[in-house]
Amino acid sequence: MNTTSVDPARPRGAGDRPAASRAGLSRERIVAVALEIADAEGLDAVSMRRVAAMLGVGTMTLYTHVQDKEALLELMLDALTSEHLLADTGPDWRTGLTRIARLTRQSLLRHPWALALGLRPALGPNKLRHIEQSLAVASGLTTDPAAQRTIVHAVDDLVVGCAMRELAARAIEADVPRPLCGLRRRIDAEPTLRELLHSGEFPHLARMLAGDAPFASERFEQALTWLLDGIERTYRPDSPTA
Amino acid sequence: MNTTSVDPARPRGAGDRPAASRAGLSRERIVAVALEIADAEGLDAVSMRRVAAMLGVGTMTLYTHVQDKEALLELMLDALTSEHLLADTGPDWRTGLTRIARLTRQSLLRHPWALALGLRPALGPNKLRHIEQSLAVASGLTTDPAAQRTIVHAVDDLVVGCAMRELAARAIEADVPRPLCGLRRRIDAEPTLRELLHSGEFPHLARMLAGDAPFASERFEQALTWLLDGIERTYRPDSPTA
DNA sequence: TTGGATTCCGTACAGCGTACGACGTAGGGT
DNA sequence: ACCCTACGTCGTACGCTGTACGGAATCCAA
Repeated sequence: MNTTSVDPARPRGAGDRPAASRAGLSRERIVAVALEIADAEGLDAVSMRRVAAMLGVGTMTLYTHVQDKEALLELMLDALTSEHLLADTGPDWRTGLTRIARLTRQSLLRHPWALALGLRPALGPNKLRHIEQSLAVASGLTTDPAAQRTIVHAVDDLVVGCAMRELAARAIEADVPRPLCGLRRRIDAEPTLRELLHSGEFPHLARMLAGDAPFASERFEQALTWLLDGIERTYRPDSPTA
Repeated sequence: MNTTSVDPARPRGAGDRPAASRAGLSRERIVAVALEIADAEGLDAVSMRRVAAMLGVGTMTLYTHVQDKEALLELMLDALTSEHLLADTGPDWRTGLTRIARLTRQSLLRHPWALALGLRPALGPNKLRHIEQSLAVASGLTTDPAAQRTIVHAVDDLVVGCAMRELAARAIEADVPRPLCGLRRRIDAEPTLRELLHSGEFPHLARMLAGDAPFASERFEQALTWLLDGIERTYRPDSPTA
């Protein structure tokens, strides 16, 4: 045996102080805890001190395993992206793209912090796998790699845009129980806006707010259908649906 | 004279010292300076201290005109949204939606900070005007307000998603001079990813990276065309293009 | 056993948003 | 002409952030 295994019941390594958690501090455990915090309390709650404390470890220890906070955030994003991977993409390209889009949307809605730090490239193994899977599905429609890319990115972009609006709406507690009454509620709450709305400058908006609104998920499905219809018309001009 | 102006060479006071700027401090001037900083140096450079200093004013003075930093950010967003308003939406719905989409995209690309703080609702007068204008254009296609909303949001969402990807790519200096070689460059730079790519697990991705990629703007135009085609097929089933 | 590399982490610093309270001045009532 | 209230201004201070630095503890190979 070695010196470390000599002492009994040891959960940890270097010294052995803090909590119960140590054992092997690794990049994975750090990312896992960060994800936990982000999911539970939002992105702002994820601080290096907080993550370290939750691991029973000194703050600066994290920097042995992760270069930056920025690096940690990118690792979190790639970990999330693993959720975007589908076990079965179905029989054809349209089914496949639809499933991927739905799955991605669900994932983004479940983890709002992902889009909050959305501008960064965040290129990791899982992102690569996600792109590969999408391209594979699109290859059922065209063999041109550039066209595959255009298709895949278009779908992805729509998903991201929809999810973003939905999360913004959710931030003002819309969509429950009446779809997107949040917009109306927000306008009613702010006297300036309410006045503006009733100024007669906004006839279409007023009419829209007067009626019920479609749920966000319905709007998403409709938009996705439209986009896929357009794609289909380009690559399958004589298809029955197109 | 007043007591404060008595002593010479004074850098400040309640009275009127600091730089050249005071005169009338107003919400508008604060927002204008914040926009200037954000455009020039990015969102992180926008701090209350910085804005105040640039106005020759004490930091806390800003809080007389703006409730929060959050409120300031929302005011910035609405100010930006004024750029999304079109003077002439053109003769028909398709032209109108296309112009609005292009204009919005250009604006978002010019001011990357906007999407960086994208999750917040940011409902201001200009946002209202933007929605109204889009709805008005869509009313040339259908009189159903709910359908107008679905259409308008779908287009907007696509624009936002595209802009986001484009800005992320720009962050790793892609798209110049070869389109999206940034992805390839990024993968080449990171040994882990390069190894992964050549592992044979990513045939489609590898093939895609081998060829040239379409420019982001081409992908945007294509995706927009697809989406509009799909919309047209729903509401103008017997149109010549559909 | 020893020596070097690796891991851990206490301290310190600069920057952030903003609560609090003091201060100078302007305008209106007397 | 007086005061007095209200308001715009902003210095100071607090708690938070990310992280540079350097020392201590530990591990592994020789």
